[in-house]
Amino acid sequence: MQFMETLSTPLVSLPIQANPEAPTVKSDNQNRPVLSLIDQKLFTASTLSPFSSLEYARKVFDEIPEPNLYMWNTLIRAYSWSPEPSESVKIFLRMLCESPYFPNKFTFPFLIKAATKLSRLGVGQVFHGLVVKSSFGDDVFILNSLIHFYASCGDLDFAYRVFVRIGEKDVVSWNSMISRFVQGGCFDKALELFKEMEAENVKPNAVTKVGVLSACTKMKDLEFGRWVRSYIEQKGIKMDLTLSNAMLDMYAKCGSVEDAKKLFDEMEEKDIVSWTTMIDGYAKLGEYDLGAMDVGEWNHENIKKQRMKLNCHLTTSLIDMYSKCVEELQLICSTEGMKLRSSPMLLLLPMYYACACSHSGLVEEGRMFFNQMEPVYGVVPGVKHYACMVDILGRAGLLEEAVEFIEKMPITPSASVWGALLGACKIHENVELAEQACSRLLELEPENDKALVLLSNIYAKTEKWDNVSELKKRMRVSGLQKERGWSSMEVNGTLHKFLAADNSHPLSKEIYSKLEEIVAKLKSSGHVTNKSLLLQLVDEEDMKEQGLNLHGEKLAIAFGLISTSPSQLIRIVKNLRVCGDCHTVAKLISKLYNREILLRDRYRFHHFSGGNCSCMDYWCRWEELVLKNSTQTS
DNA sequence: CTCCCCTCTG
Repeated sequence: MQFMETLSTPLVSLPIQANPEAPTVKSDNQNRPVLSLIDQKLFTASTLSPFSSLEYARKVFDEIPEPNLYMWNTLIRAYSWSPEPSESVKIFLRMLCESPYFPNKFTFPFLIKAATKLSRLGVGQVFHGLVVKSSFGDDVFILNSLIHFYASCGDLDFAYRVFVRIGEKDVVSWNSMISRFVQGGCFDKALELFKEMEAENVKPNAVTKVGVLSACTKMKDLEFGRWVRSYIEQKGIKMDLTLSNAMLDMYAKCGSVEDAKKLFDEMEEKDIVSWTTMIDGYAKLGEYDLGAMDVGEWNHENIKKQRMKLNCHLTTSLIDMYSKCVEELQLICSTEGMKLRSSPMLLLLPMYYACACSHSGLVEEGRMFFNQMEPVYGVVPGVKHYACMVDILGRAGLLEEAVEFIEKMPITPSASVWGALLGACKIHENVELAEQACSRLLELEPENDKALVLLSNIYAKTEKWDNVSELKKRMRVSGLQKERGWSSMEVNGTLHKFLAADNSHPLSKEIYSKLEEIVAKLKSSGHVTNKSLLLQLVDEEDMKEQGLNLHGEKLAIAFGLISTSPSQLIRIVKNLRVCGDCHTVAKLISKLYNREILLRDRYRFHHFSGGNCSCMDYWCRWEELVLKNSTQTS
């Protein structure tokens, strides 16, 4: 690094302030302009705010004729956090040359932080030398930073040497050393240090306990971990979120998921880490099922029940978790295929992989993996794997191959296999095959109302209205009814639920006029090209006729627009899968109204922003894929 | 007026 050369030579001859109590100004200058406290605070805020760029703060700084030491420090700190910590060092050099100031006790922690991020031993050593020369060698803040720095550079010995020489170690000194030992794999030393700390009568805090627990986790020492818990309770140390999470991790990794679960249930506050830790704990036990996303512990009803006492942060975490799981899964599946053998989830992963393939249209990969399951991974495909394969083929429009595949199955096709075929028929509007699949499915599961609903949807999609009404009659007679779709939206802790074409909401009038405004706006911006979309939004007669067309999510979004401030996220939960129209409308609204919309439907998470959705429109993509496949084969 | 330490995941 170039600045190192610049740094090492002139520093030796720099006049170093010998006494920290001495004035921090090199020379007297009575005419220095005075910066108000407010100016300085504003400047600090501008360097820290995530909304303003550091470049801007830098420009402001360069306009200031004679920045004071506080301002220099602020800028050095800002760069130490930035992606370019070397700028901190450059600013520091500029300060030495241009300003009348010596570095003070605040300057060094920032500089050392920058050196830590740079992972340059030499740079930090120069600062260390400067610290000693300028008589800050006793400052516990600076020395703690140095522990962190040396450990980060991989020199635990030197970090420990710094630690030992600190005259009055504070709790941060001990914590730094303990957690650094843990991170460096010296678990025994970490625990030893903890005992030493006890002996020196330094009161451990929550951070200490996190470090100690981490050591227990890594050593798989459940005994000691349990002891730590009782110690915490005895000494009345506050169990904050991080500490609880560390404890969860300890229990889970040391093989006591029961204890983890118990603690998890007791925790008042949970975050994404808590959830991740628990899920991971279960995963390691092999109790993990990606089906479990919608049932059991984390099903929608449960979330709703818990929301009242656990606030909406939990919901956000869950949404993140869902999306994270899907993304991670796809990542693992697409890049780490061969490593699956070493995975403890061996028996389940092929299944996940197949599902991921079916949702992202990776036909070839799905086919290949399915064929490899037994010879390579030693897993005999079960009926669920066959259903997945049918799903993959069907989604891609390879209906004939899917049928052939089912006929050749060595085991009896289950309802899920026929269901997958039926689903594919809906996508590709194959009425004849759909009827066959439906009847086979009903043979196995006569009460399966979803099959009939699906079939009636296929009839509707292909405009076979006679068949639709016939089927509806049949369903009415047999008492089968489609699960009614609803969407809910939470505003200030109150849940607002919308059914299709719902006008029961107190603000119903406003909601509908907002919808009209949306339509007008979409129209005038030239975004509405799809006639059916427009129809669904405005034609009230038709709406009543079809009953279900004006979906609750459109109402929920309109309500969201009028009841939240522009900076707020619009958060919607839908019990069924969001339809293509609502999906498109949500995308357009996110762009035209410049709003972020989070929509969790039955199957996945959608984050609409700037006209796009995080799901990458995978149900629009199959159309492209089909098109591509058909042009390739023809 | 500012500064040091912490869990999960990969």
